[in-house]
Amino acid sequence: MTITLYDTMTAKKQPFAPAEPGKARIYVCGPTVYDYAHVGHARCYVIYDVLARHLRARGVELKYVRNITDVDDKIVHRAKERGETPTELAARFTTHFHEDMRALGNVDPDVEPTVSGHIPEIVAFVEGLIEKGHAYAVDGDVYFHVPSFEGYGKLSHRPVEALVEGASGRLSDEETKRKKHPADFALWKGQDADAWGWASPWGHGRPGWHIECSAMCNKHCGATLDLHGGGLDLVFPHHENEVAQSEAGNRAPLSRHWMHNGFVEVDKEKMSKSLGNFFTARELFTRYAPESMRYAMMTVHYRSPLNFDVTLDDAGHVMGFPLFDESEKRLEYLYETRERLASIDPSRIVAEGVVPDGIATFGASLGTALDDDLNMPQALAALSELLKAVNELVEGTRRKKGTAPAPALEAATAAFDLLGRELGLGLANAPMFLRALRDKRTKARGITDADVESRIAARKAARDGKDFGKADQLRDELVAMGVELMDGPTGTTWRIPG
RNA sequence: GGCGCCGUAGCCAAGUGGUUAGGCAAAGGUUUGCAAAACCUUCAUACACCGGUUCGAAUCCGGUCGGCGCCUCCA
Repeated sequence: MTITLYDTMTAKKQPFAPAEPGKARIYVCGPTVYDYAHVGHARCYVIYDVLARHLRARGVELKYVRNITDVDDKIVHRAKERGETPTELAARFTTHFHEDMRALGNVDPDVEPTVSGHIPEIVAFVEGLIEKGHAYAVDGDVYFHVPSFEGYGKLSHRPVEALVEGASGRLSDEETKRKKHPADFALWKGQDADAWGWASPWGHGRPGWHIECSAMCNKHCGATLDLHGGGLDLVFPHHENEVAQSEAGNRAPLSRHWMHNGFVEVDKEKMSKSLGNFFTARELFTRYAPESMRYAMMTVHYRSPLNFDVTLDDAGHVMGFPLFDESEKRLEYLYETRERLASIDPSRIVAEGVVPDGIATFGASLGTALDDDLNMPQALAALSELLKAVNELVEGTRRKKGTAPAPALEAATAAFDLLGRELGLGLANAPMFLRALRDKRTKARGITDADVESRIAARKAARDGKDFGKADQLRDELVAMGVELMDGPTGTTWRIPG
């Protein structure tokens, strides 16, 4: 097998080739913990979770490192607004971040380094850069000198001159005076003695934005990573600056592979607070199962923008999100299928028989799709084929004298295991998942189980008495309430369609 | 201004030189006391527009129009 991934540095798909075959060390830029994780974070970390799962499924011994940026100006500002210390605020949102990631079904990274836990490493890294002539101190600040690094701009594919042009208009006079070159960026920012910070050879201060990743990559993955990832918006300046710092400091390439995921957009506009089109993951979790969001993230290729529309009522209130509605529906179909598979009458199972294509080929299709630049939409297409085939199998056992071959059922079970392992989907208990979904929908419609069940009982009495007019009238009432009835051999069950 | 991405059937979305992607919605069918679910069929000889290369282009090249992103904090 060869896993091919698009590489930002070379701007083309490349075979993923770790330095040591069979082992990989990947570093993904984590969140700055000053607020709840938003849908963009959810997308990003679901994508890297699938990458991690797939690499492991392919037998790669993986070290997955994802940092937490817990030292940052935004944290300082937000903490001040809230009357908390920056440390408290960061700790709180780190906890919330973990909760959201687990809700999404993401496996924990192997190492989750924090900036606050790596101040000595950061200071040492900056000192090294100064010694090598790539950085200079000015009045308590330290800047990286961009012209001292020849390859600057190679990751984001832009010439230094263009950056100078773009940057010069924004710099304050003070900054211009301090910096030797307009593109130079801060490695260490001096602070007043009473401000949050740490002691350093240049005085009290805090690390600059990019240096923490360079220091933490070094410590946890060595000079050269196998893959570095993050959101598209990190290409410049964050990753470009990391490349400059790390490669200048280590005299070695920072990463063998660069991966960046596309944005989440709302109504075709990049999701951002300033546009007021901002959704946190957990506010959507009140409306949808977190796994529905996970599914939604897989419906689009990871490098493309993921747009979701918001439908509003006349008063401008949010009615729903078609993408998540549809994703939840597909997930419901997945769990219903699992439940049907589990409920096949054992007397209908025969020892011999063919395994239907959709089931037999699932593993290979899934693997091929993910090998090819993590093509998750194609993986979901394979899932659709699997679910259809399983339902067909179940359908067969419900016909007169219908049977299902044991090898096909075993293959289906194995396929679901693989689905869980590779995509992290379908891992919940099916009856519990479906029950939770139904509870959520009855609540949203303002009805109770008792409302439904009393009518079902009345309908049963009417049907037993062959009073089909009355029975149909009761069903019509339920339909008006949003309830669908399913008359089965063992009685009537009900659901609320999404 | 510099760099880059995208435009695929009613909607969402893969594919990217020759062979059914997939989903949602809609319609018909199998099944059912009637339904629902499930399954089957149809919508689908779709690829923004104009040129060019080629035996062959949605796919490669050039241009036009439209949408968007990065260049400043951002996943």
